[in-house]
Amino acid sequence: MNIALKNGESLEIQDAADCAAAAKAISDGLARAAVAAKVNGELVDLATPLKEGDSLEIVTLKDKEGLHVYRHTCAHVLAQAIKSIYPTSKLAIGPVIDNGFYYDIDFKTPITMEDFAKIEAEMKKIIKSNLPIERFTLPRDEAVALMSGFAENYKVELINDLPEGEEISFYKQGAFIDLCRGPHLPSTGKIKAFKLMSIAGAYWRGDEKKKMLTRIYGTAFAKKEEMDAYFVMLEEAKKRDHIKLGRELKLFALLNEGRGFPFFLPNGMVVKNLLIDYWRQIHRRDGYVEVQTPMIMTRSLWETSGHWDHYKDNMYTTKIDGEDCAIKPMNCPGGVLVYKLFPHSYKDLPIRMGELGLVHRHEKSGQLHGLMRVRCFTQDDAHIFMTPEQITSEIKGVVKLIDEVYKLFGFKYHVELSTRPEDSMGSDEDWENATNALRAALEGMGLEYEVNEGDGAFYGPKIDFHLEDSIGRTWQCGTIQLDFQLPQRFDLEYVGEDGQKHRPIMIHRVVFGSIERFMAILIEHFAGKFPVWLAPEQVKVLPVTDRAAEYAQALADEMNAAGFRASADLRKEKLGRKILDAEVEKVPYKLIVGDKEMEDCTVSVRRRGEGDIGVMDKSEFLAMLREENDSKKIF
RNA sequence: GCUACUGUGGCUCAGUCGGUAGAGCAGCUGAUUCGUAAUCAGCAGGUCGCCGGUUCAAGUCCGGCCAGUAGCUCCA
Repeated sequence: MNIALKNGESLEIQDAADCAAAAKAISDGLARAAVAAKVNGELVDLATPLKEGDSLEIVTLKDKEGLHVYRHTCAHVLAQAIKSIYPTSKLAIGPVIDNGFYYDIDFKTPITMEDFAKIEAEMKKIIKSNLPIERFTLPRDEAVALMSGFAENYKVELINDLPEGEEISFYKQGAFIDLCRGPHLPSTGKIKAFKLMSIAGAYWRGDEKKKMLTRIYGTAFAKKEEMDAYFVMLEEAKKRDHIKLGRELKLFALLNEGRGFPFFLPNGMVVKNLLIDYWRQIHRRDGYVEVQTPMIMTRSLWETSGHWDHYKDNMYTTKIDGEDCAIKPMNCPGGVLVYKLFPHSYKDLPIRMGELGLVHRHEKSGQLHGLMRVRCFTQDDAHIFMTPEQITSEIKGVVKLIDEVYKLFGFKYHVELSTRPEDSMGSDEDWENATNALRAALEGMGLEYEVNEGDGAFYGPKIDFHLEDSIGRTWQCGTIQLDFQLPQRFDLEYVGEDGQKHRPIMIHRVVFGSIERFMAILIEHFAGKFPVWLAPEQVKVLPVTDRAAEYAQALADEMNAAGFRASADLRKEKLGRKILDAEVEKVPYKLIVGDKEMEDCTVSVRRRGEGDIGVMDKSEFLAMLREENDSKKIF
C-alpha cells in the first residue's frame, strides 16, 4: 500500500497493513516535516504506537499545534542546557506562550542576560547532537522517587498535585529527563531557529508569598527568516509605543514630580475632550443622566461601602478637621448617595447615572506603565439602579453600547466573565445569582467569553472587555459589574407596584474603562495617526511664499470658525520642510497654497501618508473634511 | 512590592585601558521668498538620575537610593 499523507489528510488504520503503511508514512520523507501526530484528534508524539481503528493525521510546523510542540521541545532543550551548565539549579515549569516559550528556574546564584550566549551555545550543541526524545511513564511513587533523586523538588511538588490514578509521563533526551505531558519532537535536531529573549522574575506558582524564580523567555521559529521577520515586527511595534508617541506628539507627559499622575498637554486634552464629547452624546441618546460626586469623602462612607475594609491598601487617605477621609478610588458610593437623596418609584427605574469620575488608587510602583496603568484616572463610569426584572435587558444594553464604541475605533476585543474572588463580601447566594445573571446575558446575546475564576471585584462578579496594545498585551477596558452588596449596605430602596418597599439592584459599568488607558490603546492602535475627528490638529495650511501668508492664515481662520482645528505654518521655510514637519506631526490634511491657489480660491491638498491628492475648490475641500469628521471615519 | 535591564544637553545617541564631556535633530540669531518629505551659516545649551565610597584623578570602578522599561503579583 502506497501512502502519501499530506497536510490535513488523515489515514484510517484498519488492519496490520495500514499500521505498517502509517509507520512508513511517518518515517518517510514526510517525517522530515512532521513534528507530531494527531491520533483520533488528539495531539501526540510521532512515535505513538497505532492500533486498529485509529485515525492518523500528521502535524507539521505549518500547523499552529506543530509550532507549539516545536517550541515546547525548545523549552526542554533550554532546561537541559541550563542543567548541564548549572547542575545545582532546579527546574520549575517551562510552557509555551503566544510568541515563544519560557522556563522558570531556581538558580543558586542568579544569572544575567550576559549568560545567554553561553546557554545558547550549549543549546546549539544539544540540537546538533540530534538526541532522540523518548517518552516513558511511571507510577506516581516511582515518579516522585525519580525526581527526588535529581533533587528536583519543584517537580516533586507538581507530581504530587497531579490527579490520582494516572501514570506520570516523562521525556528523556540524552541524559536529561523532564516531567512533561508532551508531546514533543522526535529529536532535538529538528530545531532550526531559536533565541533567548529576556530574563525576569516570576513567583513559583504565581504566588507572591512563594519564592521568586528566574524566568528565561525565548522564542523559536521553523525557519531563521521567520524569526528575523518576527524581530522586525517587534521593532515596528516599538515605534507605536504610546509613551514614545505621547512625547513626540505632545499629548501627555509623565514627570517625576507626579509619579503615576499624568500631565495632559494641549494636544492630549483635545483628544480627551473629543472622546468625552462623543461619550456624552451616546449616553444622552441611551437615556443616561450625568452627575459629579466629590473627590474626598469621609471614612464612615467608605466603611459602609466596604472599601475601608477591602480596598484600603490602594486608597489615599487624609484628615479634615481631625476626621479621617479618603480620596475616592471608585465612584460608586458617591452615586449611591445621589440615589438615596430622593425616594424612588419602580416607575423611575432603571436610573442610568453616569459620572466621569476622577479616581485615585495607590498602585504599587512596579505596576505603573505609561498611561495604561496610572495612579489617577478618569473612569467613564455609570451606575444603573434597577429592578431584578430589568437586569438582563440592562446588561444587554451596556454590552451593545460597548460593542458600538469599540467597533467605531476598529478594535477587536475579547470578553471574560470574572467570578468571586477570595477577598469579597456578600452571601454565596447573591454571588451565584449575580454570576448567573451575567452569564445569561452573555449567552443570550451569543457572545463568546472566557471564564476568569476568582477575578471579580470584591462586591460582585463582572464581565470584562479586553483590548490589545501594540505588542499584543491585552488590557481590561470596559467592564460591567453586577452588585447586590452596595444596595444592601446603603439600604437602597424603591416603591414597587404593590406599594411595598423593594431593594434595587445595581450595575457598575464603564465603556472606555479609564479614558487614560483607552487613549493609550488608541494611540498604539492608530500609531499616532488619529482619524480626522480625533486629530489634535486636522489641517495645516502651508503657504509656498510670504505672498500667500495672508491667504493661508485666512483659510485657517475660516476653518477654525467652522469648528475645525487648523493652523497656518507661516515660518520662513521651504515647502518641503513644512510638509515634512506636518507629516511628522501626523496632521491628516495639508493645504498648499501659492500664487495659483490664491488666484483661483483653491487649495492643493495632501493627505497624510498619501501625498498630493490634487487641487480642489476651497468649498469642495471643506465639504470633504466635514463629511470625514462628522462620520468619525477611520481608515 | 519582587526579578532583570536601563538612566549622558528638549529628543536620539557616541564617549575605547578611569585623565574632570561630543554629534545629529530641535532651539535662538542672521541670510535665503525657494511649489509637494530636511536651504545655508553662526550661537547657545550638560555639576553625565541622586547620595556616598575607592583613587592624585570617576560619566567610566564599588555601595546605597530614586526613576523608567520588560516580566511576576495586582488592576481600569
